[in-house]
Amino acid sequence: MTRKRQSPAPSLNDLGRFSEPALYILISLADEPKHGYAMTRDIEVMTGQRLGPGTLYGAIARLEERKWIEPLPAEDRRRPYRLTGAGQRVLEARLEALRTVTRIGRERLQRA
Amino acid sequence: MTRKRQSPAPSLNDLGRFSEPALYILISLADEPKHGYAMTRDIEVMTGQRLGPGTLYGAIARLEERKWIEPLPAEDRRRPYRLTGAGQRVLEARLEALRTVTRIGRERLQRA
DNA sequence: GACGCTATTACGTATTGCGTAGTATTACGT
DNA sequence: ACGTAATACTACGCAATACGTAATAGCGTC
Repeated sequence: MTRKRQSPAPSLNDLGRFSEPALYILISLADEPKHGYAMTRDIEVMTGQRLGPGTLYGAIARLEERKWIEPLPAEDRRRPYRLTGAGQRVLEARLEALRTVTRIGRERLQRA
Repeated sequence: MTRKRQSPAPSLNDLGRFSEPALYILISLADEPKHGYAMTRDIEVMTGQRLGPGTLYGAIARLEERKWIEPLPAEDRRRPYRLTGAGQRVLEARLEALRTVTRIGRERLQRA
């Protein structure tokens, strides 16, 4: 199961446990579909850190379960994925939320 | 023990598993010291979500172990904490890294 | 004096992160 | 031709985190 909320659970607002590797993957797929290994390299140039296979494919599997990404027909041994509409909306919401909190963080650090 | 790295472990660059609750707590302490419950309310107005006690005090304990926050003398039953110098630098680095990836994410979404 | 808010501790389970090992194909140099 | 490195994943397993629930306790209030 993905997650269960007995209370409201406004679907799109229920970003659940939004992990960093998952964020990187969604950003990596934001411009065009990529397969796992291509995401790794993309994320490495973006963030400077290379995700190990356990982290990467684990996060990919969870994102697929949540229908935020979906697989495309495999090419040779590559398994490409693309963002779904829901995934795009979730990513937008997440980026916006992060923008807000990071702005507050910077403001507070400057003031202090 | 906090964490062990057999390899480099560049201390400040070793942000390790940098979780969201931890980020919120550091931001919450960025302007002035607060005790746990005050952080909860602060984070709630910032992010719209209320951290449960397990999440909150668990994350606080880990941040203290890592010396990114430190306790102040308790007032009645409140246990206030403040950011350490290391915590401040870690938060700055984190905010900067987040700014970069979120900017890339927004650019890619717009282009697509 | 029951109720709600403040504050925190204690526990246990569910999720995630992440390193290692293993498999297999392709590419490149010498 | 052979070894080596890079490409792409799968499979496991342990460590670290998230997070819900329950319990405790003071303080104000109606």
